[in-house]
Amino acid sequence: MAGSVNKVILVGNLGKDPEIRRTQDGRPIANLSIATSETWRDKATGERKEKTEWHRVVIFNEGLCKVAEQYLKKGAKVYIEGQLQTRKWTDQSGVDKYSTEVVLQGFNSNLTMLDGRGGGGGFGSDESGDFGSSGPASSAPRRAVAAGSRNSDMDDDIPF
Amino acid sequence: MAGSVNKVILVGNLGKDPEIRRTQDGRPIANLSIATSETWRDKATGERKEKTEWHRVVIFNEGLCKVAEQYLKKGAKVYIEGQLQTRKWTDQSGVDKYSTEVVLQGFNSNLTMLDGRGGGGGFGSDESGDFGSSGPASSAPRRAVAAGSRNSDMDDDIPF
Amino acid sequence: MAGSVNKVILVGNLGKDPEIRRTQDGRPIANLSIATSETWRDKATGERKEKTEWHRVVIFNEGLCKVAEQYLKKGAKVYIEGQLQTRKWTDQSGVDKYSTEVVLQGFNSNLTMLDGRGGGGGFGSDESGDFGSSGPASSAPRRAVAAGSRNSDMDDDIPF
Amino acid sequence: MAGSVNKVILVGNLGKDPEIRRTQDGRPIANLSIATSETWRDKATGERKEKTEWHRVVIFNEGLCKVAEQYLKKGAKVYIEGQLQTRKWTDQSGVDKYSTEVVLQGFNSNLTMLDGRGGGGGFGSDESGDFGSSGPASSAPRRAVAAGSRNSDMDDDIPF
DNA sequence: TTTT
DNA sequence: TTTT
Repeated sequence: MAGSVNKVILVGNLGKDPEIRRTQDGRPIANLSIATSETWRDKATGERKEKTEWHRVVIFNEGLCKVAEQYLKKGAKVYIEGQLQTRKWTDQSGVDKYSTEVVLQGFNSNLTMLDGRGGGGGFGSDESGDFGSSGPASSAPRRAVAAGSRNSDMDDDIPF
Repeated sequence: MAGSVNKVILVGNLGKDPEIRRTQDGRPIANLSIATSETWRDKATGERKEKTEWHRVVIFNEGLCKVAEQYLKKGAKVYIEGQLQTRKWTDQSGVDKYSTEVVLQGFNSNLTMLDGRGGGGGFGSDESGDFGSSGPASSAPRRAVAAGSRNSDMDDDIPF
Repeated sequence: MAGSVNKVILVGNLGKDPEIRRTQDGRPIANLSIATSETWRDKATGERKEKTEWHRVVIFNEGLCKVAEQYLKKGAKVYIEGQLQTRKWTDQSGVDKYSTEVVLQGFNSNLTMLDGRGGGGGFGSDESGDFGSSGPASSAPRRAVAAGSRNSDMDDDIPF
Repeated sequence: MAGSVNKVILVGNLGKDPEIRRTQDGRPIANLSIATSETWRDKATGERKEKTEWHRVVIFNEGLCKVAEQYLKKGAKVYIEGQLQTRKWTDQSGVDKYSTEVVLQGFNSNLTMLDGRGGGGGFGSDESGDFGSSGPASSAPRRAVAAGSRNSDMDDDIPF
């Protein structure tokens, strides 16, 4: 189809440690359970309510899998950008099941740690293999963007 | 949970006309089936591939329901902004089922028609009841944002 | 114009405390300076580089202004959703100047605190006046979404 | 800084044909002027108002430059995803100027044509050089995503 | 300078 | 079920 967009943006916390599996040909796949929640005050009763939504996130990107494996833990807060995908499967009793997941794969995916701990950075989808080998294993990787070359006269002082 | 975000952005086409239902107390609910797709060339075989993803969109916002009912048709291209929600239900045979939907409800929802046809505009989530009464039924509504008051010295000829 | 979208999403830190001004008719306006940055490793030299981008954020929404005033401090990490606006003004010497800002106003704006401190929550653009009066001044407000009514059989256990 | 996000999403129309320049080392840079607008009804007077915002978009990504050059024309409707960047420069009379632009560069950039004309597709930021050579110059390119390998049991007839 |  |  011409001109479509399929994008999910989540900021939430991991409900448990990432689960890393491998395909038969050795590529890693990471599964995350991410919670988002909203609270509101019930207009009628005035009582505070909260609703938590759980999102199944699947990472196919190899670089982002490494990040997940090495730096993410239960409770970590992350920014996630991926795509919606619904997958059909059949359970043991032959019943069709559907699972909708947020998939990080290819370009336009993003995984950014929002906790201070570990000096966490951001990881774009083009960084497979960029970290891990590029420094001490214990230091958190940083976003590696092919940045522009026109910032020579930019400085970091707040200009307003 | 403090500080979470749950956002879905879709640009796609309706697979069929919107379906409008009503709750027992008379509030409208619109269901849309929206297709997004991506095409790519298989690196090995060189052949063109396409994968279509179908999204179930549920509109609780009354104003957006009216827009869907009056202006959207099968094939229409729309921009949608909503939230991911997974709903659990039980089928006739007592089996648990889950359905993940993109829900437009409350603030931070958006539905914008991207086809020229009908003079389509954009509709934010605060416009319940704003259109329909504001003009001929046959004219397309427009986005009605509570606009700011500091544009007095703005003119539209920005020099680039 | 039919069918346009103008959206900015930022996750970054405040470079200084929010600045609150008031219009002649008493409405608050909050200005934030938000930094985003990216780091990368220079492909040629291998050295680590960092570039910080500063964003001027202007909040017209009264509720979000209160949040900014009461809960945000220099260094706070926030999620911001607003619109791009370029404003023209004339300096003392009569020279035309342009300032591009991220404006939070009306629907589809969002300000969410991402620091744990204060029990920070999320604040949508429809919450003007919703907090402050709704509880102890010292407790952090929470997102107040007009939530749906179909979650009766949802529970908070991770369902996968 | 750990964990920041800088994202702009626009849907709008080109005010004029793209302008393509080249750097000294031959890399293309495309400049687009994109209009977004919103219309609303003035609450006091009841009259219809419209405000147009113009966005300067700069494309450094070589593949997206080609798309802009070959397929985009004045009036075309596009979906754009990029980053906010403010650039400082000095005019002829030595006055400091700032220009804020939406930059498409590196991963997490996107340019998708939303007009039917030309068979327009979507182009992610990892497609430099992917099209043009892959077919007749007159045929519109398609999105080329490094797609996953787990769709074997996916079929397209999701039941809703 | 677009679009409706 | 859409769209190209």
